[in-house]
This record gives sequence, C-alpha cells and structure tokens, in this order.
Amino acid sequence: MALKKEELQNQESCQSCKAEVACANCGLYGVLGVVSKLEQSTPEHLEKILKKRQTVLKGENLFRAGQPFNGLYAVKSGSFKSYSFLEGGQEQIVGFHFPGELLGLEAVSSTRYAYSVRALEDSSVCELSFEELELMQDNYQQFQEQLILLLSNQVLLEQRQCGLSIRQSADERLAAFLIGLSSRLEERQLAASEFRLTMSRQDIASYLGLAIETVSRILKLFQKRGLIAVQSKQIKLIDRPGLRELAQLPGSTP
Amino acid sequence: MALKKEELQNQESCQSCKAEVACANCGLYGVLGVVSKLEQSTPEHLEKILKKRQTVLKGENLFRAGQPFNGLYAVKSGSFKSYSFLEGGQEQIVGFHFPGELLGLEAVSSTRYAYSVRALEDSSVCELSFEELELMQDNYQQFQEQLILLLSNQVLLEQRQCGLSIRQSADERLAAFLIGLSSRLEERQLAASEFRLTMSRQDIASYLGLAIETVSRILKLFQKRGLIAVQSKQIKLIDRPGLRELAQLPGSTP
DNA sequence: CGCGACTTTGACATGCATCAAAAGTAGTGG
DNA sequence: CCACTACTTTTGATGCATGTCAAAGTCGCG
Repeated sequence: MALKKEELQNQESCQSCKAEVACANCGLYGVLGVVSKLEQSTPEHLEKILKKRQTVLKGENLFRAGQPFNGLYAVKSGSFKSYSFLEGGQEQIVGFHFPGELLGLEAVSSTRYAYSVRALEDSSVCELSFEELELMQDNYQQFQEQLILLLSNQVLLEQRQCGLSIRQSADERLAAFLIGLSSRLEERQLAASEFRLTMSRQDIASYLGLAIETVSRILKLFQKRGLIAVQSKQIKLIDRPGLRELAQLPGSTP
Repeated sequence: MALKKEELQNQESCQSCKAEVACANCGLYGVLGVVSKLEQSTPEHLEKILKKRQTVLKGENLFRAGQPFNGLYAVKSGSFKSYSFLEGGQEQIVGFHFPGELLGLEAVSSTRYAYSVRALEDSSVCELSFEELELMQDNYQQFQEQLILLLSNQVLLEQRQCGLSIRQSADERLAAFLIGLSSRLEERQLAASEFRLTMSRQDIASYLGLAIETVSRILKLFQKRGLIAVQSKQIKLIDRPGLRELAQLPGSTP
C-alpha cells in the first residue's frame, strides 16, 4: 500500500477506552489505499474524501432505510446493528457491525440506504464521501475494482451464511454466531475470546430467527457444558474448538 | 439501448420447443448494451465476446466449484441448479437458475467459481468471455459500473431472502419459493402460472432447508386448499394471492 | 415388462415456540 | 442511598411443527 500509515493513524488517542480498530486493519484502508496509490492525492485531498470520526451515541441512528446514499461508513469504535421492519412494525435484525467493518455497501447501486443502522453503544465512524471520490477520475477505475471485489465477496459470504443457518438447529446457530463474532473481532486484531455482547438478547434472537427464550436457554446450556462463560452482557469463549464443532452441520458423518 | 435487437436475436429458432428467453429479456443484455453503446464495437467484436449458445445436456455440469473463472454465463433455455458440498459429501443446493439469469457472478472477484452448476434438463447458455472484455479499455469502466449494479443488487436480494427464510415456517417457505419461481419466470416474459418443477423434491428440500417428506406433504396440502395443482413435476399456481399471503411473515398483525 | 430411483404416506419423537410468571437489572426521583 | 417502576432476562410448563424412520406406491428408463 502506498498510503503511509501515519497519514491515516493520527487520530486522537482512545479517550473512551473502548476497543478501537487501527486504521491499517480497517475496511476502508484497502479502498483508500488504492485511491492514494497514484500519489497524486495530497493529504488535504484525502482529508476531504475521508471525513474522520463522527461520534454516534448509543441508541442514535447513523442513517435510516430510504435515506439518500451519500457514502460508505467504516466503524471506528463501538458497534452497530442494521435492521429493517417487517410489516407489523417489528424490527428485524439484519446484521451487527464491529470496528473496521463497512456500512452501506449494499446501497452503492441504489442511491438509498437499504437498512437503518443504530449504535449499540457509544461509537464512532469514519465516512467515505462518494461525491468527492467520483471526481478523482484517474483513480476511479481502481476504486471500482475494489468495490467489485468487496461486493462479490459479500455475495459469497451472504450466501454461505444463509445456506448454513437455514439448515442449522438453534444451538448450532448460536454457536456459529459466537464463533462468527469472535473471528470478526480477531480479524481486526481485537480481543476475540472475551468481549461484551453489546446487543440485547432480543436482537440476537431476531438476527438468528429464534425465540428470545431459546437464546437464553442455550447460552445457559453452553455455560453448563463449559463452552463459554456468560455474565449478563459479558461473555468469554472457553472452548472455541468445541463451539466450532457445534457450529458445523450435524449428522453428516456419524 | 444502442444495441440493435436483431444483432442479438438472430438465433436458430427454438428446436426443442423449450421455453427460451428472448435476448432483450436476458441478464446479459444490460451488460452488453453498455459495452456496445460506444458504437465502436463491430458485430464481429461482439461475436467474439459473446459466445452464443452452448448446449448443456441434462445432468451435465456447466462448471464445477474451484474451476478457474473464465466468464459469466446467461441461461438461454432450460434450467440449472447450483450447489456445493457439505462435509460428508452431501449436496447442498444454493440456487436455481432460469432463462435470462446470470451464472457465475459471485466469482468475478475470486478467479474461481464458487459453486458447481448442473443442468436440470437439456439446456443452453450464452457465455460472456471476460478476457476479451477486459481488452475493451474504452467501455470497461461502463462495464464495471454495470457489474457493481448487478452485484450490489445481488447482495440485497440475498440478504432479504436469507432474512425471510430463516424466520419462516415450512409452508411459508414453500409458498415463497413457488411465488419466487413464478415471478422470476414472469420477469423474463415466460409462462409464470403453469410450469415444470425441473428440480427434484430432494433439491427443493435441500434448497429450503426442509425434509423431503415435508415438501411432499405441504405441496399436497396446498393442493387440497386449492392454492395449486401438482401432478408430479407439472405445477399450476391457482391462487397466487393466497400463496403470496402465505409467503409473508406470520403473526405480525392479527 | 421389470428394476431402481424418486415420491408419497403413516406413525412417532422431539426441538423449539409460546404462554406465564419469577428474578434480575437499570434508570429515576424522593 | 434507597425505594419504586419499567424493562430485560431467566425459568418452567405445554403444545405443535417438523424431522426421522419405515414402508408402500409411482415413475421412468432399459
């Protein structure tokens, strides 16, 4: 990457003591790396494209479904949930988002955000303005290539996720969920075996398509089996291999 | 679209009397439309990019997972299933594909196909060679834009699909499946209320994450309720509104 | 016409949703 | 700092949907 680390990393230091992703581990880094490759971009220009660090307080929306698309966001610290509404007004959780991950990808084609996104705790994001980016004719093609890469990867992930969970039983889903969270944190060099479940049980249940009572019971069960330790929102993965095994499909090779 | 219809439609006429999508209704049309917009492309050039009509016999694979990616395919006639294997060797159905739909989209970033694709009946496809396409520098950016559009749309569809089916009961899933098939056929101007289920019950079951017996029973039930008429692989949707209602999420607004 | 593969039907077991209520947690004001 | 209320989570009891096993029936191909 031609982008110098300091250029992206000169953030004020972690004032809230929350886990915060380093710029080098952020999803935007790849995208911007390409943009800045041609060296033509001055720090001022980069500055313009990447609006650093907006804060979003717990319970606030970063954006809402239907709002016009104006750029991608990367989670800098904290966590978010994306959700839509079923007819009947009930919230349906689409996903959770952690430091280093991108928000708004599925909206690039449609000019409007597809989901609402809300902070699960006090959080911060970086914004990548598309308007500015489109003006950079020279680098635009490379940027597009990055986007295609990200998107087609997303399609793949989505399909795999869907294919799995539809076949999984409740405990398998939950195990897969925990392992999934853990690996995503690990990917960005964040604490991966002990962390806070910032979302409510209701959110987890909705995301996994389970009843809230089932989530509660199964977490209990996992604890009894020595797979995890839960204490309200704090969770510790004790037996990751065990969880990983559970998360796989059942009954194939007896 | 600057592309003249005849240019794409001079195919030999339907020799097997199978439903065949018109080029104007094909997913490749949009992609190619953009490529040919700059008028610079001669028919010979188009010919080179778009290898028309390969035949794939029932049970044959168009490609297999892991094979190097060499281009997109569009289904011209017939139908396909895409599948991967669970550990244990069991086939897992990822999707079904009908005339006018694109195959291989999720592979554009990875240089290898992610799934295997097999013909469910004697079928034909058109191939869009990427190698040739990449040489067309002038139009490449527009092509990329099309791709981004297709991909981000795909992400959206995938997410919606997944979000729904994970929450749906067996009959809702099956209703949604039938309505889904029907609308996809309709979209391409093909017979939408009476058609052949070219895939086996096993395939349907695997795709929906149900037991094959459940699929059988529920189809029976639908027939009893006058929603559909099934006779082995032939199916007729009688009460589409009824099915559509069933396919929605349950119990929200009583 | 007969064989193997696919599909339907029936009986049964169980995983999970649902309903109801208790226990825990957090936020608020005296 | 504690009491009070409202919300979230846990626990228990029950019923139904759907997976599983077994067997009969049907289709399609040689």
